Amino acid sequence: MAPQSQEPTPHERVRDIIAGVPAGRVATYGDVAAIAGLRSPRQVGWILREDGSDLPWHRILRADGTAAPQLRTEQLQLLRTEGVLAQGQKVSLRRYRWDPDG
DNA sequence: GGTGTGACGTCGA
DNA sequence: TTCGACGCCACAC
Repeated sequence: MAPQSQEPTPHERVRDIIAGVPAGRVATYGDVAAIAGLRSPRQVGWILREDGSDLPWHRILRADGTAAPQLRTEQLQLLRTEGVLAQGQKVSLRRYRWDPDG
């Protein structure tokens, strides 16, 4: 048996994880998916698209530091206000990547 | 019920 | 380094 009522759904975990990313830091879809227990990072994108309006979605980037074309402009603009500067259309994950362990 | 789509990741050339 | 193709899972129609 699996008493799901004792555990948050992956959907809620994703929201909680993203909400826990501090300003000035960024995370990747793959990281969020792994922490949330999801098997596919696409689910993170899907959740954000449907229910991410009240989350710091701009702190979530692809594995290479880029964002989706239709969001890239606003994404980088919001990050810039938090002190995250991008080189062209790519953010230096090595510099801004959020480490949940530290 | 099956099909198409998507805010992704990884591998090979 | 860049590009294309495939895999992956949940949701809308």
